[in-house]
Amino acid sequence: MATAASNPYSLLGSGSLAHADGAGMQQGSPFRNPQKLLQSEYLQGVPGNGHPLGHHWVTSLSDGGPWPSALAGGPLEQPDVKPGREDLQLGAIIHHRSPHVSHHSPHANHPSAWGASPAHSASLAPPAAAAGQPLNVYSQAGFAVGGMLEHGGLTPPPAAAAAAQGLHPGLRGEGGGEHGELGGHHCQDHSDEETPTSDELEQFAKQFKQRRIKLGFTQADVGLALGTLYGNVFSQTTICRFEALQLSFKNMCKLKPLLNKWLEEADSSTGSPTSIDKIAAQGRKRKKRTSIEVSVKGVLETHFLKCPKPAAQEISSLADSLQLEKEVVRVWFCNRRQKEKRMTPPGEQPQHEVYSHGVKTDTACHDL
DNA sequence: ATGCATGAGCC
DNA sequence: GCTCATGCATA
Repeated sequence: MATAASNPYSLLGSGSLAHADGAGMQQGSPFRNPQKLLQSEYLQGVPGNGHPLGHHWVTSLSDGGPWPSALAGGPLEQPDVKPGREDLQLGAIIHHRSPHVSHHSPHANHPSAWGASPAHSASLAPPAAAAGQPLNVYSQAGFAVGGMLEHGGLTPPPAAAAAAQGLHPGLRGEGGGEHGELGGHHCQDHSDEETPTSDELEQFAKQFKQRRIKLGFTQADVGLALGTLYGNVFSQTTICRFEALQLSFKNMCKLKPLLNKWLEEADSSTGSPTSIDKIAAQGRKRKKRTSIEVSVKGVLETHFLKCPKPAAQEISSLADSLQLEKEVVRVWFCNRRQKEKRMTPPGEQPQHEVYSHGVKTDTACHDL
């Protein structure tokens, strides 16, 4: 925390443009072969001889896409099969769909079976989330919420009314039935407990997003409202990821009740103008975001495929050859792994054709 | 919407 | 140092 750049970056993100939602509906992800595309894209970006040099800022090339979905290798054997929280959180919940799956394994392999189980077998649902941690003990020490207004933070913007009416149904298609079989006659009395199934979460997330938009709230608004309602502030990012199911199962389970309550509040308080409250930003000094070139990313990606968990030494040498800080490289790998774990590629694996078995590329990285 | 970053908890 | 939850900053 010593390397803080003296950048007086103040709060700018509180603007929360109301149209952000409409613009954000472009998550249509084309079916792309991870491996193939990855290779070609990156290899093109990389200087032929493989030099990490080359300072062309082409960040807009393929920044947001090529997932290496390492699942292609089948059940990756996790080198660190520790009985920690990892397997606890998701392991037990997943695949209750395949009868062949050996779900009796104490530690499941990977939480990849995220949205791959449209089946409705809630009988399995273990108290994974319950065992994790209480839901309300999240106290962000840095957040000085101006004083949680007890009247709730629900204040629909003036545009809400208009937006609510002029909403075009189903930009992506699947969101069409908003008030249909979703929450109509569903026994949702257990909205505060009981580990939901991934399917339920998926439905809820979808429903939530639609209602939110209809009510004219942005993701950021919701995040703030949660803070005023329950003391847990969340960012636009988190709300976004929730809606996109880009969180871990456990995390989704934790957020669902909160968002559900917000939905109820927002729903009932339509027309009840309350004071809007903005939370002052925090003076948090952050390291300036490092922009990694595509070519460099390609190298990292390649290494990641070979070894998702490089040793410290390897990270060092890698960082050295790439002319990056070691910390940056380390974090990159961490984030990469994390991304691997939350599999929710938009429109993905409805019925997994399944990858070929067992060729785990390797579990042990070659030492230098 | 997402990439890089921070920090808490764990080993 | 890793995982995991989370978010600032940015494409």
